[in-house]
Amino acid sequence: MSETSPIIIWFRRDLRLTDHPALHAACDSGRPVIPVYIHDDLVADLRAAPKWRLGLGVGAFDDALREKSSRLVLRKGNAIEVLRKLIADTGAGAVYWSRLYDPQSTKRDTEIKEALKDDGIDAKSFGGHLMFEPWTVETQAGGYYKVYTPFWNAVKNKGVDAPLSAPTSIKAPETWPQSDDLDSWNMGAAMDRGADVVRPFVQLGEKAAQSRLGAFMARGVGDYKQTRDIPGVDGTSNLSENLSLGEISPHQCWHAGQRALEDGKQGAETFLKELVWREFAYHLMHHSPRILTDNWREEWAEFPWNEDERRAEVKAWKQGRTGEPFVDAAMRELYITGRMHNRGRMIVASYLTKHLMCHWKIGLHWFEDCLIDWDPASNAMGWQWSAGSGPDATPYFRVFNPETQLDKFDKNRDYTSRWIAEGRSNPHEDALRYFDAIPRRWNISPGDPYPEKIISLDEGRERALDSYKNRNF
DNA sequence: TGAAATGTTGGGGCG
DNA sequence: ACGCCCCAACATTTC
Repeated sequence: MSETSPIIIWFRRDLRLTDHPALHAACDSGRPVIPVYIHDDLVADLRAAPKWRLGLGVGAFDDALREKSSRLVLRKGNAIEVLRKLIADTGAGAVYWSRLYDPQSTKRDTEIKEALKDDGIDAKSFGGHLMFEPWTVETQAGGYYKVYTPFWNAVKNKGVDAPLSAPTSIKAPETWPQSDDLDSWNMGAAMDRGADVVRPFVQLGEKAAQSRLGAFMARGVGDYKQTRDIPGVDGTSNLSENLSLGEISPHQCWHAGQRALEDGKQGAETFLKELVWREFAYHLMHHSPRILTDNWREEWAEFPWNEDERRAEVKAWKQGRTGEPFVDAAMRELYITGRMHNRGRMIVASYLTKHLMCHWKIGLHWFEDCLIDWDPASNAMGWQWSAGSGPDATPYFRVFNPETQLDKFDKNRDYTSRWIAEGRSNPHEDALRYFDAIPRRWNISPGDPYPEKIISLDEGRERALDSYKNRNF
C-alpha cells in the first residue's frame, strides 16, 4: 500500500465535518478519502426511533459531504467483510474511525483493528466522541469514579482539546465505489407510529446543531441554571439529539460554554456540568459495562420489581394515560417529539419505578424505542439513577410527587396544556399531534375524558416505601 | 436534581 | 409583665 492510496473513514456516531480528528488527519495526509457508513448487525439491532433518526442523519451527512465534492458510501453487511471488500475495490491502504465505547462496539472494533492490521492495512481509531477518554480519568486510588462531583472536580480543569476546523476540501478517489440506496435500508421500518409526526421536531444535521449552539449561547445560556428545569420554557440547549450522533462535538460545546463563562453568563457553568454528566455516563459504561443490563448495585436484584411489561399500568405509563398530568404530558412529549425534557425524565422514571414499582429496565427499553436522542450510556445511567440502583443514584425513598412537581416546575401549566388534549375545549395543536401518532389499536381520541388516576399517589408511595423498608438487603 | 412528618423558634394575641 | 396558646416559618429527621 502506497502512501498515496485512499483512506477509508468509517463513520458511525460521528456524522460531522467540524472537529473530527479522524477526518482531519485523513484530509491532512493529502490522500483521497472514502467516507463509508456500514449497516451491520449493531445498526440492524437499533430500536425504532434511534434507527429512524440515524437514517435521517446518514442522509443529511451524505448531503453535507456532497457539498464538499465527496460522498458517503453506504454498504450493508458484516463490518470486516464490508471493509475488506471496499479495500479490494478501491485500493485503500488505511481505515480510520472515531472510537465508540459501548461493549459491543468496542469488541467489534478491536477485532476489526487486529484483522485489518494482519492484512497490512493501517487501521487507526481516533477520539472525538468524548472530551475525556474514560481510561484517562482515575481516582487517587487508581480506580474509576463512582460519584459525579469528584469526577467533575477531576476533569473540570484538565483542558479540552480545541475544536478542529472542518476540512476545506476532501480529496475524492478517482472512481467512487458502489453505494447502496439509503431507502433500501428501510431505517424507519420499525417506526410504527407516525414518523411524519416526529419529523418536524427533528433538529437534523451538523448545520442545524451549530446554529442551535450559537442561538443557545447568544440567549439561553445566561438563565440556563433556572430555566433548564422548567419544561414549559425553551431553556435547555437542545443538543442531545445531535451529540448522540456526533453531529456536533462535545468539545465545541465545551469551548462555547467556556467563552460564555468568561463573558459572565451565569448559567454557563451549569451547562458545562451537564456536558460532563454525559462524560461521566461514558466513564461508568466503560469501566462497568454491566450498568447497561444489570442493577449496578447488585442487591437490587432482590427487590420485588414488577417486571411484566404487559401489565395495565405499564401500558398506561407508555401511553401517557396514568391520570397524572405531569407524567402524561412528558410521556406524550416523548411520543410526539422523540425527546423529553429532563425534568420530565426524572418524574416519569420516579413514577414508574416507585409509584408503579416497575423495574427500571422497562423504562429503559421504552426510552430506547422512542428517543431520537438515545444514548446508551446516558440512558442506562439515568434509569439506574432514578431507580436507586446506580452509582451516585438518588436514594429509593426519594419519591417525586408529580403533583408537587407541577406546582414547582409547571406553575402556569404551560407544559401540561401543551401536551394533553383531553378535557380541554381548545387543545394545543401539539397535544393533538399525539392522536395522529398513536396506533389505532390504542383506541383513544381527543374528545375522551382525561383518564382517572391509575393509582393514588399516597398508595403508590406507601407501597414503594414499605417494600423498601422490608427489603432484605 | 424530594416529600412528609416532626421538631424548634419566635412573634402576636390574650387573659 | 408574664404565661400560655396558636401558628407560621424554618430546620431536622425519616423514609
